[in-house]
Amino acid sequence: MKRTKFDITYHVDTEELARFAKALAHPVRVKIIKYLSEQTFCFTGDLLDVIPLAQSTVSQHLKELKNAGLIEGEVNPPKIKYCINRENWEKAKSLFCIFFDINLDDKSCMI
Amino acid sequence: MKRTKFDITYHVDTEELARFAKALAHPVRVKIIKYLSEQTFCFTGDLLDVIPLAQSTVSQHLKELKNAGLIEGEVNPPKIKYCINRENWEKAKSLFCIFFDINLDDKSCMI
DNA sequence: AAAATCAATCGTAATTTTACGATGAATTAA
DNA sequence: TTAATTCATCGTAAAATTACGATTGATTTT
Repeated sequence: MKRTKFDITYHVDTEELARFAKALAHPVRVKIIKYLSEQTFCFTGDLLDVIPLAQSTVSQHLKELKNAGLIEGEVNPPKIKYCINRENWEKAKSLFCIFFDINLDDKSCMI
Repeated sequence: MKRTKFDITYHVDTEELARFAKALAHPVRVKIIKYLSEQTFCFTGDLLDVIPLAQSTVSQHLKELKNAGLIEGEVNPPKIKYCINRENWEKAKSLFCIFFDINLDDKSCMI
């Protein structure tokens, strides 16, 4: 961003969806989330086995996912146990569903 | 990005989802898509009435959405008519649904 | 033919992102 | 206590993003 004459305001949902999208705007971060969906949790070291980037770089990506609220880390000395933040995950899912015009309620119609 | 020792490869879906997410990683672009969903089509001028940014800036955002394949522009001299690229839209929807573990088939169960 | 309109592109500048190695803090193991 | 580990953070550099005004090219209107 740069010198904007005045601040632009968007709808909360628009801004929030963009924030979630931004968090997912890098393949490494998508991969981390996918990994977490499969493993339910993991330590940074597990990711380093799977992602050929420096530890500091992966840590940076984790930070972004954490800042976006998509994951959370629990201290499990000396490691840190990461997992998906379910509450915000549902929030993101909901926003994307509305955006893509998907009616989640239809699922309640399952036999 | 910067000096990476070697190229990293990701799954096609991972890369594609990240690309779509990146296109939606800015509130203005989310707003444009939302606008297009409601109006089915629009001209750049319509967007300028709604978005308080320079014409060149909006044009840049449109270009990004076009490059990601989410929208398409049809020349309608002297204007350009924009609309959502349905094919890629469905592709994006599908990728996000898989990512969020949403089973679209459940919709076929509607009464 | 000249003027007006529309939208893309260019050039530029500030900011943000991405990546690395090095360092540091906290905890565990020897 | 010392050494090893785990992960965050710092400092840095290259690249990408975001925004603007100005210009250009295409078309339409006068």
